[in-house]
Amino acid sequence: MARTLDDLAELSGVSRATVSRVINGGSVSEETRRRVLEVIEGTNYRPNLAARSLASGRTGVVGVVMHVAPPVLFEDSYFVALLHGVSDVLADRASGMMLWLGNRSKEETLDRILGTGLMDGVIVSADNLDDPLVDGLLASDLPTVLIGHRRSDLTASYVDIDNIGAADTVTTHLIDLGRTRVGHITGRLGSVAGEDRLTGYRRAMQRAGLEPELFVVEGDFTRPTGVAAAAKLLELGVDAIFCANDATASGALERINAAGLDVPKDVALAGFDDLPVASELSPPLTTMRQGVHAQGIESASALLSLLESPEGGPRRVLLPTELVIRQSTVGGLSG
Amino acid sequence: MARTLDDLAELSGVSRATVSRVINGGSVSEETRRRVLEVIEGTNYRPNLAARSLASGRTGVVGVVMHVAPPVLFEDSYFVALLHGVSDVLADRASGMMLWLGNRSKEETLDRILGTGLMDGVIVSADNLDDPLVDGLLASDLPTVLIGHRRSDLTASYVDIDNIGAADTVTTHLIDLGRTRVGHITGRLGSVAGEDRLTGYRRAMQRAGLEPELFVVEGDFTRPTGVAAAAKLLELGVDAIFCANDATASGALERINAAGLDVPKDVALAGFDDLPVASELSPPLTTMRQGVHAQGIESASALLSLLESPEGGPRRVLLPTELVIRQSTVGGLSG
DNA sequence: CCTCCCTCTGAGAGCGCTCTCAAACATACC
DNA sequence: GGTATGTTTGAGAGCGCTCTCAGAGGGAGG
Repeated sequence: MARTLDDLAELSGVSRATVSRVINGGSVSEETRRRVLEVIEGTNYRPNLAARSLASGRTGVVGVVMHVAPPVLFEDSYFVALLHGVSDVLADRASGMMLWLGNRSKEETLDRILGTGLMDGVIVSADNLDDPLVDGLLASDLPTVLIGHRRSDLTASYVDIDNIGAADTVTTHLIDLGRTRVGHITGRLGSVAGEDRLTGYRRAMQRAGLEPELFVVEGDFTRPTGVAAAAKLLELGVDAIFCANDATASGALERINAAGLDVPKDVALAGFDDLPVASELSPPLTTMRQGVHAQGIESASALLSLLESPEGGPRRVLLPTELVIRQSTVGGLSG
Repeated sequence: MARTLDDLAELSGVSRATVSRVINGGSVSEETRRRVLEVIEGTNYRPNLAARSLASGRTGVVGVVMHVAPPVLFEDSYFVALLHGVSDVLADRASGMMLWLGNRSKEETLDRILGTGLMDGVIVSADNLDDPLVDGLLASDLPTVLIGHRRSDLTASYVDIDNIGAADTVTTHLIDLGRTRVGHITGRLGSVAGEDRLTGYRRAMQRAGLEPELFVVEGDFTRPTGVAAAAKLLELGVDAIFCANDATASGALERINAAGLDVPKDVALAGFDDLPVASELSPPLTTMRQGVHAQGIESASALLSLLESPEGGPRRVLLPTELVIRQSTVGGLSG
């Protein structure tokens, strides 16, 4: 069985360089190519990635960095959806995907990632305003695509949504329903999405002439904080709650039910993400759909395109969002 | 800045071989070691994994294979929990983790995995009775640890639980409550866990003198089949349901509630896994706790130990399970 | 017929590391 | 003092691949 290029070369009576050309698409005469391909066909030759990497500097392996705390990873299928989108693209076009989770400090993770030297580029879920990992990757010479971005990431490649505008839309939807005591359970403050959605909420409240700070309770994107924050908001007597994501909203719903209140009659409830959980709640949750799977796909495509033609400059993609209205805000709807 | 071993060698006035010994723990005099370490300290040298791999055949990279359909990956935080356990161990002891999901056919995935040649070993979630991917990996010379195993995997290393016994215990718990019309929503048939839990259910029913086939409805571990299967079981007039996992149970609960029935008064409900969702349901779900995170940890440890000393023979770990009784079967409990 | 150019191919130099081998030196024993 | 034994080190041969360079061969143009 042929194990190396030299084996193949010998079997097909050409030089190693020619076999390499056949495999990597160099200029080879039609006849030679056919003969070599025939030999390759009959054997289960697989190029050695390490050797290829050492010689060419490329491996076809892409890194995916999701440096989040375990509970967040669990509560929120957001990351699974993202991962899935990314891997859909990579499965077709790259040789592999290395995953980096939040098991170690960001500094250590950064060190490992850069130290491995086995990845052609990385995709990073960049959720933090202040993030040494993202800063380190952007400062390195490793091609990087961010999912989400800070306003300071001017020269970076990224895939993102308009969090401020989307949060404004959700809040406005609640206000348009006639609610005047609209609460907001924030995402993790310090995260871009959390802060921006809060900004969007405030903008909508102010535009409507409502007090924007009265009904804001801090959360962190997890379900438990949804429960706790909802309790506080109910004490304040809100008639609507906009949660920074669906996981939080599911916690809030539980608390509202426990208080014997009706959604949406007593309290209208809206989330953000439109993950599967949103339509599974009862009543089904009004939420802002962001195509998480699409974000995964786009970010992977952006990275591959960046790797193919670095001279193209940074890739920047802003994906659309869509308000999905369900019974948690508009009770009369079916479905 | 030192980039290669030769750079370090020159800076510290020894040979490349000696620097390599210092880094990889060969025998070096105390003085030389100190001098070399000092030089390394002052530089941000990182060994090139590709080169190391080419020369030694080892990379420190481990593969994690979870070849499941996207909906399953979403519905079930099982895989996230598993992944988390695995990565906890690998983060400390290996350089990286390559993730292989179910984007392509098992045959193609197998080919990629073996072809990459960049992994020292793999951990595979082996849920299928008939699985060419698992068969292929076991037949290859790539060190492999299974999570879950078939009875035919005699010489393989694996981490697993006693599905039959655990399912028997859950079913017996329901019977002991005085229920006689105990239904079972199976997991995916064709999966080891699905089949084994069905076997355990049957065993318990038979032992209690109950008809074991009357109330069995096929599911596939996803929430939607839980809803549908529960509908059928309710028509058959069951007074208890054992679901093959928690995701299915959450679907069943929804359907039971929709029918205006009370859990546990009218129908006692039990699941399997004890994922976060189990305690979040109302009423909280009685379920069989299998330490998924622990399975991840154990499988990663087993693989690393296998890599360190292959002569030790296959590693086999059977983890304990624990029946967690909550209000979905015993209404009077608190919590 | 000679030159120029284009296409196809092979030789060979690395990529950065590990690991074997043997040399150099130090220590212990008879 | 001579031999045996042990410890520390350096030289150098690869690992399997890519890629540059130059040579061989053939066709076109003068």
